[in-house]
Amino acid sequence: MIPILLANGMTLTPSEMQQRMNRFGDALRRSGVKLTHQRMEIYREVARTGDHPDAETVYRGVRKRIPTVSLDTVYRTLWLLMDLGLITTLGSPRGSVRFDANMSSHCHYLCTRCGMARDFHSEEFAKFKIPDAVKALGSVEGTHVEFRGLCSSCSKKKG
Amino acid sequence: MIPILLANGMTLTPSEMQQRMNRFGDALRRSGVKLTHQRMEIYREVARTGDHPDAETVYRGVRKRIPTVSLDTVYRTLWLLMDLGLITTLGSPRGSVRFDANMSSHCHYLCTRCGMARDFHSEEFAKFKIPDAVKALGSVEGTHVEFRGLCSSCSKKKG
DNA sequence: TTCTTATTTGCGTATGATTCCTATTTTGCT
DNA sequence: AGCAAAATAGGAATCATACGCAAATAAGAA
Repeated sequence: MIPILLANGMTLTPSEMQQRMNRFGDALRRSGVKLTHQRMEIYREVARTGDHPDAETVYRGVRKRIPTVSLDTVYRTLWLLMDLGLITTLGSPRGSVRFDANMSSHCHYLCTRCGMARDFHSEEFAKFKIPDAVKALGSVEGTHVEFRGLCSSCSKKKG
Repeated sequence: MIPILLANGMTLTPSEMQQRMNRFGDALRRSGVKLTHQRMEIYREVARTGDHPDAETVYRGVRKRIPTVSLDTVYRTLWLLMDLGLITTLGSPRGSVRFDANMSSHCHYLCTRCGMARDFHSEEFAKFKIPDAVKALGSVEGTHVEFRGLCSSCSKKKG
């Protein structure tokens, strides 16, 4: 069992990679979408690194193995994988940047459907200390805690 | 003292609004940039609501008072206000969406200059319970904790 | 107050990210 | 192998954001 040293310093064993690929296959089969060569390589490309690539980077990686793959397919597949719960996004998905004049310590709730946002204060969170592991990486200028889900109004609409 | 009921249910008293405007004036003066009509109205527009508008929304709001304001000025001003520490962004600022295949509970460190990202695990955050106030807003499908700052490599480059 | 000059602004245009359209190709089933 | 539904490639469209420069303006000096 040879551990693979990732760019970000975490190690991913071949068996963990294998597990991810199995989870991928299961999830696609379970949801009834087709298991294409492209989808497999796109997932593999995200799953094998720990450095959180953007769509363009995934595209470049996948092109080495499937030279004719299109950027559009990469995007469509990434959102599909997200819907299936196989990957997440770093920071908020899609849409434009949003601004906040409240500079006191607080958290956000964000509806993934309508974009509704709410501030709230959490004592528990306010007390959190920044882990030393983080300080070793660089300075910390801000901490952002975000809960994502479907707001009750959107839940109703979907029924 | 008449409290203003914000769209998001939080109340902002006129005196709190006054305080924000004072902080705004002080920050601009201290940093030596000019206090223009546009900058004032743009900040006021973000400061007076709790619903985290995007640039376009701020633009529409400001246009009611300064019909000739340009969207470009809104963008330039918002980033300026951010540099001055008067506002933050919800989710990650600028750039493209980035993807993550690690679905186990973890946090992120993100360098605001080069975009370098690192995962790390925090026991403390793993134990974090979702506040009831949040559950009242809707379902929670994911929790995202992100620390932003300058990584040590970028800090060196700036000297 | 008026003058002066470095900043800012507004506009039109450019870029980067993401999505749409649709003819063609593939997958999963028989 | 053959079929129908789903998925793909590729180019064009759209959306968010940034750039360049001439005209306008804030802030300090006179």
